Amino acid sequence: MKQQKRTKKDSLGLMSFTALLRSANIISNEVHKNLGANNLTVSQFGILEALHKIGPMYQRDLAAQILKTTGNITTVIDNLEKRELVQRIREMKDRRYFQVVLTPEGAKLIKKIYPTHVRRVDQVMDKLTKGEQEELKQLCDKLEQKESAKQD
Amino acid sequence: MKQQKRTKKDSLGLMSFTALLRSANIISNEVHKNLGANNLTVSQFGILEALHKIGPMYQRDLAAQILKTTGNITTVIDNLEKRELVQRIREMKDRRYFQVVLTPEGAKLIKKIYPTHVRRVDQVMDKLTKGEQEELKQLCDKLEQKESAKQD
DNA sequence: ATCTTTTTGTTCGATTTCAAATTAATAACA
DNA sequence: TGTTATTAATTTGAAATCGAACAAAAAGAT
Repeated sequence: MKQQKRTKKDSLGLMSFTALLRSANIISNEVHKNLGANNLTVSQFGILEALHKIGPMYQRDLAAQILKTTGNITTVIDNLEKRELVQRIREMKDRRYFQVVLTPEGAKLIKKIYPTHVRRVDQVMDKLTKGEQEELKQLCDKLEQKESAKQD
Repeated sequence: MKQQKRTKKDSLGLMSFTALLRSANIISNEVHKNLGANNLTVSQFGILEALHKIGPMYQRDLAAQILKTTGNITTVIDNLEKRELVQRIREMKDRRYFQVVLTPEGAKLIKKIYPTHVRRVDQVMDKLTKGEQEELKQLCDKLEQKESAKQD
């Protein structure tokens, strides 16, 4: 009963698109699967990472950083604040903004787990050679350009 | 007040990892952003796409296909079944399995929207040349191998 | 100054999602 | 046969997530 479909071959675009999404999904799961040990979600970790590497940020910028909606950032920050890993500080100049900063505990946590995270990432990416990693990065960066920015 | 951090430079692994996840996220949003017009979620679309291209499948295999848990598949199929786009058919040989099949309406819907989807994907991926798309696919495929398959 | 628009963050309702526990069916095997 | 283990799907409870509507603050226009 296995009906042989007239397999219209997938376009190269579709195949590369699918491969991109699949690998990103798989790699992300591999890297993040042990975040639960510290009771962190991927988004929460992303926030801590951004604050760790960039410093205090507005919620708006955090949303752009981890590619989520501002509505989502609100709840993620809420939960991090409940655990006292970050703190909101109202901006005086423009009172619409909150600066989000790491608390000492938050800083301590991310400092503790970040090196392991980086090691895991390197380990996973080492399935590719350095040259291939460089190539992959170039291609992904190029894919990010706005649609209108295409020239041919 | 922008405090200059002693920027320990990111490893190539981390940079390529970040680029991969970012671009996958952005590209996925670009491609899927108009699914709402047909009241479909990304997962629902993924199910319809798989059934369209591969034919009837067990829930277990659908989960593997769209990289979600079987628990999640249950609710996604529930919702598709409510709209009568798919149907569960109990497998006779082994009654633990359900075959999920497209209903005529489901088949009609996916046939209608799939060409547009493919066109969008090709359009988005055309930010890369054919050669680059091929290269990207190769690299992503290579990344998917199980960790144990590494030799060093 | 007052009205309008834009921007930031919050809230709300609905859905997705997961992990863990559970149920049902089958397989393995003594 | 009966017991145990495995597997497929469901349920449950919690959290993430989105889009849309909303409030507060600031900026701009006249």
